Parts: sequence; C-alpha cells; structure tokens
Amino acid sequence: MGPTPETCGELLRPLRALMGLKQVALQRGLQLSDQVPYAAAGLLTELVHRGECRVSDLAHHRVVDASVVSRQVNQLEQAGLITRRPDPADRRVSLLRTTELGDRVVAELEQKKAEWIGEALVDWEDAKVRELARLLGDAMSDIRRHTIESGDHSDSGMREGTR
Amino acid sequence: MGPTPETCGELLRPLRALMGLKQVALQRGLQLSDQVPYAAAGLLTELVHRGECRVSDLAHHRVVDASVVSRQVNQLEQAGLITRRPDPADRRVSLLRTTELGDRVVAELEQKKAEWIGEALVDWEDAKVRELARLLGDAMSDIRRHTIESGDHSDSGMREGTR
DNA sequence: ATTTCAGTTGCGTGCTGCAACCAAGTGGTC
DNA sequence: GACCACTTGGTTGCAGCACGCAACTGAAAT
Repeated sequence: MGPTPETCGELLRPLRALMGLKQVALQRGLQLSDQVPYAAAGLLTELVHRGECRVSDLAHHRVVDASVVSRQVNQLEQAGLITRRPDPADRRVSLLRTTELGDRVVAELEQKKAEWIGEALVDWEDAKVRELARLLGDAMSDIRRHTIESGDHSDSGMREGTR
Repeated sequence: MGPTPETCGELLRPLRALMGLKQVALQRGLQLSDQVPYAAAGLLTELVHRGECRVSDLAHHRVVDASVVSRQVNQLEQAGLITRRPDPADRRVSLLRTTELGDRVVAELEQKKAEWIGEALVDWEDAKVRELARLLGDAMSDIRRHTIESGDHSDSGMREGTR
C-alpha cells in the first residue's frame, strides 16, 4: 500500500523548488513592515488563525524550538501586533493574542500574497488551483504528523540532528 | 481569467506549512554527510539533474545570489562531490560537473527522501500522489517564472527588497 | 524539598545578500 | 596592433536573520 517510490520521487523536484523559493518570493515584497523580520510574520499569521494560545502551542505546531517562538513573540509584541497576558489558571504560561492592528496587518499581507500567487497562476483554471490546495493541504497534514511522530521517537540512531 | 483570490488564499496555508518544514523534515535525517551543510546538497542535486553547467546558471535557476552558489560549490568540491574546470571558450567561467561519488550520494539521498515521503503518505493512492506531483510541478514552474520576471524588473517602487 | 514544566537568554552555527574586488573578455580610439 | 574604458563571471569580506541547544528563572506538581 501507499505510493510507489517512483511516484514519491516525482514529488521531490517541485518540493525542492518550493523550498528554494522561500527566501525569494515570500521575502521579496511580502514583508510586514521593515521591523518585523518576516519569520515573525509567519508566526503572527498562525496566531491569527489559531486564536489565543500559548507559546509552546505555537512552537509545537510549527515544529521549532520554543526559544525561537519566544524571540519572535517579543518582536511582535514590541511592534504592537500581539499582546501577552498570563494565564490565570497557570501563571507560568503566557497567552498570546493578536491585536486589532495585528489582524489588520495579517489580512493585508495575506491578500498581497494571494494576489501574487494569482498573478503567477493566471493561466490556471480556478478548479485546478483548488484541487492543488486541497491535495497540498492533505499532504502537509500527513507530512507534519509523520514528522512529529518520527521526530519524537528520535531513536533512529541518527542522532546529531539539526545543527 | 485566473483563479479567484479566495482560491489563492486557500493555497497559502499549506504553502506556509511547507515552508516551515524545511528546517525540520529535510534537515532531520536527510543530510548528505556531516560535512556537506545541507543547502549544498540541494545544489548538488540540481547539478546532477542539470548536467554540466556554470555557476551563474545554478544561481539563476535557484534564484539566489551568485556568492551563495560560489560558496556551496567550494564545499562540494572539497568534499569531492563535484569537479570544476574552466570553460575553454571563456576562461572566466567555471564549468561544474558532479563526480561519480556525487551522483551516487545524490541517488542515495533522493531515495531516502522518497522513502520518507512514502512513509508520510502511506495512506494515499498512488494516483493521488502523482496528481499532486504534477500539479505542484506545474505550479512551481509558473511561480518561478513569475518570480524571475517580476524580480528582474525591480521597478515596482518597493526597493530595499530582500534583506 | 525535589522535581517538572513554561518560557527566556546566551551562544554558536548555517544560509543568505550586498558591496567590493579580481580576472577575463569586449569595444572603442589612436 | 596597442591602449583605454566598460562589461561580465566569479570570489571574498561583512552583516543580518533564523535556528537549536544549554543554562537559567520562576511557577506548578509531587
């Protein structure tokens, strides 16, 4: 069961291309302000879609270290895009929430991104794009699950991971 | 013509998720050796698929600065994965080519990646994965074209771009 | 009191772009 | 042909961002 190795190999090339475009496309004209260093913008977007949550939630969901989120949260807070309040039930945790400004800024950014993609895919039928979005969304869901599962074990003998 | 803004917006979420997984998934267990710093591995893979070409070709195709490619080429050369020879017709340019070792290493890596994806998408029908690969490949082709076109102009008044 | 957990900070590293630079080719003028 | 400016492919110095790990603080939980 499952796809053949060849089929999976076909996925590698566009995936690689997509990775490479991170720096380029999304960083070229698609920044928030000059202050928010782009990576934080992704976090902000996530927070908008998730609603109020804690730092560790974001870290887990984005599969990055908590320290990374912590720093980005600081940047966003200083920029007035989110607010932080201690959880009344557990004063260790900070509950994060976007400000009105943050919501607005994200909406603008998302729109700019969508426009940009629309320009790139101007020859596509709408249904085709929707199909791609659906497939990619499903794939990402499964891939992230697999990433987390196989990452938590970390027993595969392949220590010395990231750095 | 073209997809609706809403449809494009649907694409943003999985795209963002995919970006976030760069660090994680592909860096966890999918490194070449401990020497080749991962980004160079992508370049090597590209070189395998492209055949002998020059530094600037790779830079243009990956939409990165030539200096980046230059450094990665150095790393790959030191690792014995590629060779460099001056173009007889124009002694400024270096022609790059993968070594036999480089080819072998890339093949192994691609296989590992394909296996990994196969595990993540184990519940998928083969045809569905192929469909995703096709759509994503087409999309990336159009997106890169659009990136390069709108990037070369650089007239959009949005100077002070990348950094 | 000890342990555990959420979050923060110090530090080192990898990847990137820009600016400055070198070397080689191109085109003009004398 | 010789000499000059100009362009082009590539490299290196430098600075910036993003990240992970280790060490730490303060608040639960046991």
